[in-house]
Amino acid sequence: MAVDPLSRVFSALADPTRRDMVARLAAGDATLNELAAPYGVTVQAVSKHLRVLEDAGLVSRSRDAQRRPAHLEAAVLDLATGWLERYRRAAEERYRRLDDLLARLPDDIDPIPPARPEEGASR
Amino acid sequence: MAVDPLSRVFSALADPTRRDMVARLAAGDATLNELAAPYGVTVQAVSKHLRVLEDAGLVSRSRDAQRRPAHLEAAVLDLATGWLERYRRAAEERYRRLDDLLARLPDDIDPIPPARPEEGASR
DNA sequence: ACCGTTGTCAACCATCTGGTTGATGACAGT
DNA sequence: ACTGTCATCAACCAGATGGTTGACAACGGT
Repeated sequence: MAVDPLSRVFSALADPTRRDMVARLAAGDATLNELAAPYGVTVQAVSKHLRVLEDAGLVSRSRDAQRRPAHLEAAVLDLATGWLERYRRAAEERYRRLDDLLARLPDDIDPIPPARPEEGASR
Repeated sequence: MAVDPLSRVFSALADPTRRDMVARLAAGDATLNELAAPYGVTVQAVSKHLRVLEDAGLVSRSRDAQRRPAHLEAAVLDLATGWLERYRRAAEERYRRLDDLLARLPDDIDPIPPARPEEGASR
């Protein structure tokens, strides 16, 4: 184990059941049994899902007698959003600056080898 | 098989190697061998990663003789960002509206039972 | 016509994952 | 002191995942 935080977050959100749980927690805290109700699986399975979300830092759990209400920690969502935004913006920027199009110059304009100018081997 | 698009995207991004590839593709298209260079794995393994990204719609590949340059499709990143933003905002909104804090009213102000008003026992 | 480069396909392997059943712990009520 | 509810732990299982090796197809250059 000891996986990086970002992987844990993305991995946690890669499951539709887990995403659905997050969606419901966004509307308010909920206990395990409340969360488990809608899905056709055992409460144990949902407990595992909850554990995954917890390990990813997406939910925290408090104590109320034998109940352990789950609470969405929205801050971690920003971690993922931050990553996504960064590269979305980079790609967009690259597109805007037309590097892309320059690399695909129609060859009938100029006989200059349009393929890699000097992309040696490293980088 | 036949997994929903959002799961595929998050799942694809759950691997650090794959995220790194996305990061590099954000800077410009690259071939399989170029992508494989930095990692201590075989080219076949990277090919599989690329396939996963492709299936998630995150990259497209064109044809240039025997080369198949990979190109980042930033639009799909928006799919993920959109989902994240939605629930981050929902949670934030809930927090801002103080529903949260109301639910945790200090008991020394009011003896009204702060716990679930009518959550019987049924269900 | 050959060779080297680029990439894919297939089989195999170890581990992770999402689910199950069954047993058990920790409480609140009565 | 019981009983019922909420939740966790443990063992197990089938299928997905990330990696390997080995063979092979497709193409450009000489």
